[in-house]
Amino acid sequence: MTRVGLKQLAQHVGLTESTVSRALNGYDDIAPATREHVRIAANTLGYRPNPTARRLATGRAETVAYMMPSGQSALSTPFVPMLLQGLGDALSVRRWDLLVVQSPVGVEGEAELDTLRKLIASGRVSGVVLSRPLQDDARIEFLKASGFPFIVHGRARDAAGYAWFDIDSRAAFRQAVDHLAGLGHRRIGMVSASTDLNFVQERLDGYLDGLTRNHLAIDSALTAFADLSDAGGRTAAAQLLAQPDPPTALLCTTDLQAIGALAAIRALGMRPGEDVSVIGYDGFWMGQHTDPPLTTLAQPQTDSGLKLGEMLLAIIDGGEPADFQILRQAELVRRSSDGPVKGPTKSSNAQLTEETSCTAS
Amino acid sequence: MTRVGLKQLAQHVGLTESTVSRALNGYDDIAPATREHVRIAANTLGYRPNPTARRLATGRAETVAYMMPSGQSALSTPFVPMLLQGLGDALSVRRWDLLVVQSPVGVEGEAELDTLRKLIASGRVSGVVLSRPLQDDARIEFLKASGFPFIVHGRARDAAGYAWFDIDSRAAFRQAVDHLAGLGHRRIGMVSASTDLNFVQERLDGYLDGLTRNHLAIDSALTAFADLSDAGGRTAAAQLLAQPDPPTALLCTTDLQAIGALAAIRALGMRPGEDVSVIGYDGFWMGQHTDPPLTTLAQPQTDSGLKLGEMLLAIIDGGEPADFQILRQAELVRRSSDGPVKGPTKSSNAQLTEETSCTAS
DNA sequence: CTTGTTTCCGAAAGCGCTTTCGCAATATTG
DNA sequence: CAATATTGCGAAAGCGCTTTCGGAAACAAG
Repeated sequence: MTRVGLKQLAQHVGLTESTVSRALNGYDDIAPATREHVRIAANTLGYRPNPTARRLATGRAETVAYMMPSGQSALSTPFVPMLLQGLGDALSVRRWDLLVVQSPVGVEGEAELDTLRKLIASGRVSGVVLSRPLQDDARIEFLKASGFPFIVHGRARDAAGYAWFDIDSRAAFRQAVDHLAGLGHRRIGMVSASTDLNFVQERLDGYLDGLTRNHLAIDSALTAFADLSDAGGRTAAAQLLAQPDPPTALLCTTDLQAIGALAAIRALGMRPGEDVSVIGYDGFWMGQHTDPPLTTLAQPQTDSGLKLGEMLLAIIDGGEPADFQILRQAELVRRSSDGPVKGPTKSSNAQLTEETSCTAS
Repeated sequence: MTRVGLKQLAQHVGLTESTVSRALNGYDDIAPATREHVRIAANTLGYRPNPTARRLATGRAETVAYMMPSGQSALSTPFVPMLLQGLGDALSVRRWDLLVVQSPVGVEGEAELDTLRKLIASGRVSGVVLSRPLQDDARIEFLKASGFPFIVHGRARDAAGYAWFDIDSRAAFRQAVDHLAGLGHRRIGMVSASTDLNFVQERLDGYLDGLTRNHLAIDSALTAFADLSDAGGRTAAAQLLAQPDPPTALLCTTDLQAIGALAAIRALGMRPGEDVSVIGYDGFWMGQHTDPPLTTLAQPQTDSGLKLGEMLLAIIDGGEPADFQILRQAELVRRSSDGPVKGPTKSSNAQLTEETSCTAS
């Protein structure tokens, strides 16, 4: 029952530690016969090289770190467990470890960079996966410059020269605008958030793209900014709807916000999906149970964690980071929070845009 | 910019590596003056001992592993990120690492034990935190027997002799029954699940306790078993309500199930909270947005991850595991899915129980 | 001033592996 | 069959720290 180390294994097979080590690591200066012999003995004895010693000797950490999104936003990240699971699966085939790191609570920005810097300087990890990149993310710049292997779940504004896995939310929001325009909506609002996070900007851009593409006027009064939470969505939606010429449809950056928006609409005595359409983003399962069920731009269910892990490993193996960029498409899942615009449009402005929209391609 | 190791630090201050090492680790055979001197130099040079080397030399892993709940249930675990964050905070004060491990997908039971065994045999970690214990959890038995430091988020049926942090969900469900009985309900149903998971059994027991305590008949037809998901809650609730003498109130093991139950009730053309009361468990924020808002037994918002981490560290330091058992109380959060029983009870059986209930304490 | 005691630090031996190097024993060639 | 090339393994030096041990210098006691 005592732990069997290289030493015991070596004297069990009557060879030197060094020989056994090389046999196990597939060196070709070991006779195939002995190599096999050692391999079998190792299996029966249940030998496992001590990872710590191995790491020290090889200088390879055989460990990957996942940097947890910091701040309150962590609450709104039901995807973290799935991501971790996928990452773990990818790593486990090599028996690598998955480390979870986070910056000290409360502090963001510089602190994140600092923990990252210390992390890679410590040599504990051979690669890093980042989440929720900012538009201009210092961590990415730093990692790119350092040449340290990393991959991003999402991407920054500058998506060149590093590896990432992202969903094309810009295209998704364009599509959502198309959809709403097709339903006759002319005043489409956007519940946005701080555009520090790149995906917020992406979605906002998609919304704007969609407006232009459908020849709808861009009215800054139709975009509100709030937290990425249900409460944020609620206040933002309330604010948009309180205007003289309110939007008849609302695009929300996330399903969470959308859920808040539904509440705001109901609170105004209106029916979401009839009086005001709402579309969220994420495909959060919970949207099935809202009142009414939430129409959403659903992310593909592919296991992003697994993909991220595999790509990161490939990069650690020497792959060119820029060769690993995956962009997936989201899909509009219609439930019941969207619908045709209600009654004749009252705004002359909207009328006008409607006219011009006839020339749309 | 090159990494400063013990060597460079040593020759910078003009001392031996060994002396510097002891100075930094607070040995008392180093003159206080030099100790301080070294400490300062280390800080300005930004020296950090290589964790891998340190671990190998000391034999201490300075790492804690969190065992991810396996299987599909991982999806329904929005608490994982918060837990990880709390754990991370607890560990970071000592600069320890947080490892995330999981058994190979698909396989449960024996496989989990196996990964656990290998994990601690590998010496990579100095402690383990377990989630979602089964009623009879082989992992706990194994760890108890091995003497390896660990702590459980939740507890098994046998809660003796090891450390855990749990919510008293049995008491919570008793209280929920009291509440419903107080509202006049006599036929209270339970949406349960496989009682392999100990908390499922706890909650079921609490429900049964509540029934006896309120002198309500225990009718096995009032308990249905299904997955711990919204879909499971839905089918179970539908099944319970399809009976000749259906329950007027439903207790659900989790909020997820409760959300499904709400859907089932609406699908039957009834109004949850009026025709049938529903109470869930978790305090899941999403319950605010269901139709109607879900009454729930909310877990206290204390940061369980932090507590778990601190307790585990204390045990690793030599603390007696049995001294670290925390049981918190849940709280009934009334929203709108519960209400007084509707109209006169039709069932004679229920009438009878109502009579006897007058003698309640 | 000699003989103990402390005080403080250096030397050296690991921790459990990996990896380079060198050398004997074979196999190959002319 | 001598000379050269190849094959297969052992010896030894780390990886970057920690920790035990021993001893010189500084102190205290007689």
